[in-house]
Amino acid sequence: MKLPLNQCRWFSSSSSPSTSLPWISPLHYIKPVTPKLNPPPETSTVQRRPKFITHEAALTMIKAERDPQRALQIFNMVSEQRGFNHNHATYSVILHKLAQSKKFKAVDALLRQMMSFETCKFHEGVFLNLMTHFAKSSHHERTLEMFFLIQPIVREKPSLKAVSTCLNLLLESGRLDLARKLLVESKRGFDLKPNSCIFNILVKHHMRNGDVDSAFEVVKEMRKCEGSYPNLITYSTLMGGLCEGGRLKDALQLFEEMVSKDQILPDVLTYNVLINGFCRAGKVDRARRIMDFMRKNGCQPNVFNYSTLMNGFRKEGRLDEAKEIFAEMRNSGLESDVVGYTTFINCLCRTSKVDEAMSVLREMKEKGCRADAVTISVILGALCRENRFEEALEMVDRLPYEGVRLNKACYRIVLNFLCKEEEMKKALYLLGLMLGRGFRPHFATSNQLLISLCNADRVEDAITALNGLIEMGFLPEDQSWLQLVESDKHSIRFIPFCKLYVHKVYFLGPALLAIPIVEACSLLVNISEHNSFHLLHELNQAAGYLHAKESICVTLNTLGDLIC
DNA sequence: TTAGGGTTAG
Repeated sequence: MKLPLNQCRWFSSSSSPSTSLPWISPLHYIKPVTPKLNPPPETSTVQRRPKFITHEAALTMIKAERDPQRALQIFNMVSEQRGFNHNHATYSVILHKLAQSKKFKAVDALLRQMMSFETCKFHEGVFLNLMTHFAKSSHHERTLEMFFLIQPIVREKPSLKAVSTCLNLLLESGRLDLARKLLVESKRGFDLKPNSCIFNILVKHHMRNGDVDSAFEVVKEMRKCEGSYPNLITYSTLMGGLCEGGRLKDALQLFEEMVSKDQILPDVLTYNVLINGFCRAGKVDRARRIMDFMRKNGCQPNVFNYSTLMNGFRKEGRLDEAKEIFAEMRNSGLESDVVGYTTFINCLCRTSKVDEAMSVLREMKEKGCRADAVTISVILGALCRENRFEEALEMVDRLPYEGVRLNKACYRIVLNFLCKEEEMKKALYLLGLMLGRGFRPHFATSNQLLISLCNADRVEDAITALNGLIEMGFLPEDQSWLQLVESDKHSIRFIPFCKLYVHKVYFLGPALLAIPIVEACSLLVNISEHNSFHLLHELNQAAGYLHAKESICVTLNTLGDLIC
């Protein structure tokens, strides 16, 4: 039952009849508040008692806070409450938030706190999470360090899951040195024996490096090691590696060995490795037969299998068959996912059936399957290949408002085409759009755009574009910069950009000669003594041509002053 | 957040 507001415990109405006395909570009689420490506000009769924030409430607040600094403030604030101690959950959520924002110093401070002061029970999950964050930020030593922190903070030895997670992250980053250290220490320090998962990570590593022999050596070791044995994942990984190296026959032989020798039954993933292997080798008919085989053996193909095969036909230019596969997938009662649709859309786009592709895109939307940046990239590329730039621009403009997340590739595909076709007006429009949304064009495209604008006598537009690009951290390459300055030789419009080039004094020459000497000198203040002499040389070289001897004399004097 | 699969562009 809801209490009327004026009777509510934590609420005191200003229209209360006893305005001279503050409202006192019954709790105050049990636990009086010292007036000196917490004086009631003189102007109000309200005395609010701060609500105790529970762990659950703290978790919600920290999770909801987008700013990591403020999240940490919340974390610290709640810990000041009498009787409150942070637990695994609250530490876990704040560490995740801080690591996600790369606030690693704050992470370190909290880890020290966990190690030195906290008595609650922590679980190793928080360290697995931190490992991932450090790996993402290329702090690989710290990934390994998180593994070694498990024992002192969790007060238990790390699990095999911790070894696997760490090993996988280190090997994916190419840090074999650290991976070795991890394996050695796991055995020596914690007496951990590798399981199938750990061996499989090693098999994958060797196969990715194309070292098939080492991968099979690992499998041999695996059979010798108690508690570990090759499983379906081992075989799939091996078959994938063999297929990638073009050894399809060996992959099939291994498949048979897996079934007969180890009596392991393949699943949809295993079959997909083979289907993809044959498709990549251009043997799409055999890939199709593998799919028939799997059906006959009681393994129904899934969307991955159909997409793989469809793409196989697409790559061979057999687009009607690719479409048949898509239809077959639907007839089997499967709903396509975004990759399946994208593969199909790509088939249509590659046969200049962009309108049909657009209608499939609409169908996706109707079915609640959201197109992603890859889907849109495919369609944008197709539209641009047909010079349908306005439609492409309209899509790029509209889709983010419809919840489709475009990436830099979507913008770059269109911008590259526009620059190539010298559609400068549209290119400028797109540049504005992408810069406004925080996407930077490709370095080469940016340079090309600026040069094309100058060539088209659109110097003002080039300056606008340059301003926008520079704000995003772009600096034109030397050749483009020279061309920009040259295109505006008798004007001073590029001078404001000269300060970006003080480290490349050669490029200041033409621009400086085109501006009043006072401005030139003010720029020179930023130039080192060594570079000043180079500049003087450049100016002397250019002087005859530009009749700027007088300017040079003044420059010399100025430089003389600067050098002294 | 312990190991294996499919889509674009460059």
